[in-house]
Amino acid sequence: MGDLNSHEKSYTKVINYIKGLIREEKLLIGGKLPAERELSEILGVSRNSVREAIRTLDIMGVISSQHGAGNFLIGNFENNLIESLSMMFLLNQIDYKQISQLRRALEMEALMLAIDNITEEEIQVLRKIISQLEKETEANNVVLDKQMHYNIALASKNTLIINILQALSEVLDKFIVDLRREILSQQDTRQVLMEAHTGMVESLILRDKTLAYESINKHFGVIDLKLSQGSEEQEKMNALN
Amino acid sequence: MGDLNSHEKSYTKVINYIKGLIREEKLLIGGKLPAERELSEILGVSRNSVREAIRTLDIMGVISSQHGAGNFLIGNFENNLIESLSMMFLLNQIDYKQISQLRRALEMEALMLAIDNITEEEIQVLRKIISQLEKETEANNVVLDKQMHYNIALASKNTLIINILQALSEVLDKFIVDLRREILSQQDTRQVLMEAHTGMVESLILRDKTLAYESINKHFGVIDLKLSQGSEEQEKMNALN
DNA sequence: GTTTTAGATTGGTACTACCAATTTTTAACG
DNA sequence: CGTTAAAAATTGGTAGTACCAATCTAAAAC
Repeated sequence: MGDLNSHEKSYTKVINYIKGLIREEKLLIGGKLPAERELSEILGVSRNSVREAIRTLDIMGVISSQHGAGNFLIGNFENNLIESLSMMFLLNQIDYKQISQLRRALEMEALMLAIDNITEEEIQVLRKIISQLEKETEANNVVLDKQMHYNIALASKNTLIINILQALSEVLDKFIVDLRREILSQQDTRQVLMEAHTGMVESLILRDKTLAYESINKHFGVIDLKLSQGSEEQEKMNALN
Repeated sequence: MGDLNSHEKSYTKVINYIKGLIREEKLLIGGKLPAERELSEILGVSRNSVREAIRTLDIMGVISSQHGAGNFLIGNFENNLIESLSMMFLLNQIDYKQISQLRRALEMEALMLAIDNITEEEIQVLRKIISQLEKETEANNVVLDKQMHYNIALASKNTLIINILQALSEVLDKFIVDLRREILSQQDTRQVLMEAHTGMVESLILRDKTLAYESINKHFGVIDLKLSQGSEEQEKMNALN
C-alpha cells in the first residue's frame, strides 16, 4: 500500500534524524552535525528543507550555526525561553502579573530546594552579597539584587528552574527596567525588600522553610503591590526588537 | 560606510518585520500573514529565508502553516514548551526529579492563586471530580487525576502557568506512563494521594492556604519518594520520537 | 619550524521550477 | 436566480542550481 507516513514533512524528517543521532550518542554536545549538503543527500531531501530544520533547532537552542565552520550541538534553551516569553508578551497573552506570579513560584521552590542542597561555600557567597547590599544606597542594588536571586537559584541545583528564572529575569529586564528602578528607589519598599532578602538568606542558614515561605511572600507582596499601582506599564513592552 | 547592520541575517529581518506587523496591530490573532512570495518581495530576501523565518515561528507556536491556504497568526506556545522539554530530556540536561520539582512549584502557586480567584462553579466541578475519584478503583484514575490538576490550574487564571503545567503533563505522559501507573496502582500511595487531592480541593473551599501548602507537599512527597525508588526510569525517555 | 598563501569546505542567500492543497472564480445546470 | 460543478489562480511544500562569505585545511614559501 505504500508509505502511510508520506505526509511527514521533510524538515520533520531531518529533525528526527538528528534526534536519532543524539539518542544513539553519535552526536554529543559540542559535536559537529553532518554538513547541510551531506544531510540533504543522506535523507534524500532538499537543502532547503535541511536548513528549515537546522533553523528551528537553532532557535530552540539545540544547535548553533557557525558560518563557514558548521552546525554544532549545544543546549542553550534560555534564548528560546526568552524569545517565547517575548512573543507571548507581544501577543498580549501574558502580562507582568503573570510573569511575577510564575517567578514567585520558582523562587519559592528554588529557595526550598536550596535549603536542602546548599553548601557552606554557597552560603558564604550569599552572606557577602547581603552585607554589600546593606551598605549600598541605591543604584547598584539592581546588580546585587540579581546576583542574590541567581545564587539562590544555583543552590537549588535544579537546572530547569535556574534556566527559567534566568529567562524571566532577562525578559523583565527588557520590559520593566523603569518599574524595577522605581521599586528599588522608594525608601519604604526598599526597606521591606531588604528584610525579605535578609530573611531568605537567613532561612538558608537556619534551614528554616517557614521563614523561607514568609520571606518570599514578603518579597513578592511588595512587587505585586507596586505592579497593581503602576498598572499600565504594559506599554513599555513595545521596546522589544 | 554603508550599513552597519548588514550582518543581520535575512530570516531575522523577516521575523522582525512580522513582529512589527503584530505590534502595529496590522496582524491580529487568527489573521493571515502576507504570502511567502509577497514577503520575499517586500523585504528583498529570498523565499528560502522567508520560509526559514516562517518555520521558526511555526515551531515557536506563533504561526500555523496551512498548505494551500496560508500562514496564520496563532499563539500556541504549548507545543514549543513540550518540544523544548523533550529536547532537554534528550540532551540529558534535565531529569524526572527536576521536572517534578518544577511541577510542584507551579501546582503550589496555581493552588494559592486559585484560592484567591476560584469561582463557585469551578469549585462545583472539582467537587464532582473528587467524588468520582473516590468511587473509582484504579484504571481511570489517571484521567480524573489529570482533570483535577488541570481544573485547579485553570482556576488560577494565570495562562502562563497553565500552559507550562499542560506542557509538563504531556511530557510526563510521554516519558513516565509506566511510573505513573505504578504510583497509582499501589494501595498505600493511592491512599496518600487521595488525601492530598481531597486536601487540595478542601483548601479551595475553605480558602485555607496552610492546608493548600500541606496538601501539595503531601502530594509531591509521595511522588518524589517513588521517583527515588524507581530511580533509573531515565531509560524510558528514549521512547520519544 | 614558522608563516603565508591558496584551495577546499561549509553556512548564507538568491533564483527558478514544479508539485500539492486550498481558495476563488467561472461555467454549467436545474 | 440559486446551486452545483469544473476550471483557474493562489499559496505552501519541495527540489535543484548557482554563487557569496566565513572558516578551516593543507600546501607552499620563507
